[in-house]
Amino acid sequence: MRAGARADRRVQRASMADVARLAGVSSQTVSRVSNGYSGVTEETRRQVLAAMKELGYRPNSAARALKRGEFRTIGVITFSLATTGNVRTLEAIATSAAQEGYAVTLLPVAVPTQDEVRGAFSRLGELAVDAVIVIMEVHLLDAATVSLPPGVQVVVADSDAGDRYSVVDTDQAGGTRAAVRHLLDLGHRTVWHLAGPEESFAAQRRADAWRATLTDADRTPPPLVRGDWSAESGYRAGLRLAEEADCTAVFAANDQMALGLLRALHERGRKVPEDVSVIGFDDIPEAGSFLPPLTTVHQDFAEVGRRCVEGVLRQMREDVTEPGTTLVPTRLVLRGSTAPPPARLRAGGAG
Amino acid sequence: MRAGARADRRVQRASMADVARLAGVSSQTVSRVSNGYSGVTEETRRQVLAAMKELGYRPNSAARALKRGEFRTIGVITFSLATTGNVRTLEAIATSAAQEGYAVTLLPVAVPTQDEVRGAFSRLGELAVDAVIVIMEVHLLDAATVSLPPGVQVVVADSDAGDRYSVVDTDQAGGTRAAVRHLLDLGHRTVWHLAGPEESFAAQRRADAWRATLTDADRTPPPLVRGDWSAESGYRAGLRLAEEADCTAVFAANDQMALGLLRALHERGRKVPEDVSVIGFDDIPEAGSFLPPLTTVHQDFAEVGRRCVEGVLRQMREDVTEPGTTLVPTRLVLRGSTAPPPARLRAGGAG
DNA sequence: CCACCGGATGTTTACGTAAACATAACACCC
DNA sequence: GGGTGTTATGTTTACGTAAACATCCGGTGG
Repeated sequence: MRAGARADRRVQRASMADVARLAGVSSQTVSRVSNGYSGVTEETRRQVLAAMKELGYRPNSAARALKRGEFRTIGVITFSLATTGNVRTLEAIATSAAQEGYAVTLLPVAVPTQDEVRGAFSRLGELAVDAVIVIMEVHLLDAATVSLPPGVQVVVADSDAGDRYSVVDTDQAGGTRAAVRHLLDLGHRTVWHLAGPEESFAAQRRADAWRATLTDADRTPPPLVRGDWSAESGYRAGLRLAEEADCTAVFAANDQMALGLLRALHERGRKVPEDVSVIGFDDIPEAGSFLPPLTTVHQDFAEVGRRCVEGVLRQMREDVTEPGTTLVPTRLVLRGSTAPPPARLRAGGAG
Repeated sequence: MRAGARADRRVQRASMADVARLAGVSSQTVSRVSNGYSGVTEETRRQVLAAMKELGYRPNSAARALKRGEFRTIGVITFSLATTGNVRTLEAIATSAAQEGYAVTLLPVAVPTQDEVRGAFSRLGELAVDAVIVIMEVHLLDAATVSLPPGVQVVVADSDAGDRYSVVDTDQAGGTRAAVRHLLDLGHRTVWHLAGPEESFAAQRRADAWRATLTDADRTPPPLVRGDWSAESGYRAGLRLAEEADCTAVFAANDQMALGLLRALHERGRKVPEDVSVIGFDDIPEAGSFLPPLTTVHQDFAEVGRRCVEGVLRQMREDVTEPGTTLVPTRLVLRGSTAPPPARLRAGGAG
């Protein structure tokens, strides 16, 4: 019975041999037509195509992969699709890959522990992929790569380790600098920072750049406030920041936290942007509809995804790893959440 | 040269034969160990495992798929990952599939036209998938399925057509009813509806349920206002609704539009929830951080994804299509955006 | 006129795995 | 003690494709 069911399921697909028989040619000729080789008479080609159509022939990708030694598939390892950035990057990867004739296989990692990541990588070993793109902090990856089947190329998005891997990333430092400078140019004495979680490389990078930009401008960085990317954590941080009388400008490490921040400031009666300026990072589609509309750093996730695919395919073709980091530029989007500080707290004023 | 590079890339992987040779057994015994069959001495098994480890052996999934006639992969067709719902569903699908030992291949459809969808399906034919889950309006799918290779099972999320396909969907009607009733129970005379785009089945369903709930309660449904799911469209709609003096309650078809709506009402000086109550749909993670925190209908996307996988795997095993719709219940999440209407506009009051 | 060329097509083989079948070794029972 | 299972292992074969090699054929040039 069970065997019967399985057999039923296999009744399906016509093979090259079937097509060949119907078209009255050899299966090799069918193969040639199927792969668009030259050296087939137009007449023969037509007959073969007709036979294919009649039988509903589809090449068997398993056999093809076995023969060719490649799957035309890219594996994407990512920890959760909860963050906008990962999702948008993934989407771009899938689109770019499709254009190149590659499929994308998703490898979710439940919890971002080394064990889990290692597990994902080892499953990968027996998975039908030719290359891997990792959207993840690289430190989780370190112990894992050893188990990567040799010959499988890797590109990492959203991480550091450009010394060992090919990395594609948003220009975190550039975006941060633009954001902080914008606030300083408006006359704020300094800028507070609502950072992402410690274990995030992107968060780290943004925090570093924030500090550096202030130092370069001879300003004293206020104590760093930490969130976990969520709006809720932004809200909690905002409640604290609202108590800081001299806090007139906050750079939030992402838009979600900025949203929570806006809510907290509103509840505490601190007007944005009159009393406090807020700037975010990401430019999620909703950012323009916040109260007030959020000034933020736009990330070009599509470009990140595109370059990941491009890089990994190039590495495959040339059979080399290309350590190094590719930076994708950002763009500051000015909306309604930033303004000069109240006159008495302006830079160069009293104090 | 090119051939050389390809050969290099193939140097890699050890095959069963290699392992067998090293372990001093037949390759069939290696196969048995690899697939966890009984009938292998503990002693032999150890030797084989040792040989596998030494050679870094990984089963070749192409050969395995060719032999077994299945890929252990599920294809997911979706139009854009721009909406929270699709993404969350996809994530749940990937997770559930992984638990069942299945991988997930992503098939992005650039633009939701029939041609594009048909293209995706025909690519699917030669793709390494055993079954397909479609997250998409089904009317786009209609002309497409014909080209599905026979034997490939389909489950559709977020659509109708339960008569032809196995469909898993959120209980749109139930969620809507709960939302509208909640507002009526608070004393609102009627509830306005900010609907999603016409071509969306979910939007249609929510609009129908909204109308039906009002009618059942002997209320007159106000004219329907349409958006396109985006916060921006919610804002534009909000500007119009703010002019309607007797509009005290709005049910928005998703949280993003509710966000734009909140902004518009705020700008026009209509206080939420004192003057106008707003309720959303989805319960995106940020909803609790809106101004004010948004009362909304929580969708259990994880459950939708889980049931999609479960359903498609069952269909595969039993080799049957199971038309019908599975509804996943919703939950009303009460936050700060709903309240009784101003006294003069209360139901049962003057008017 | 025949050897040779090159284009169109056919035949053989191998990719790595696992089912089906074959064999070998050993225990058990009457 | 020879038939009869039972268990562990080996051998053969086929999955569908495509590279490599073989063949066939009409045309061309010496």
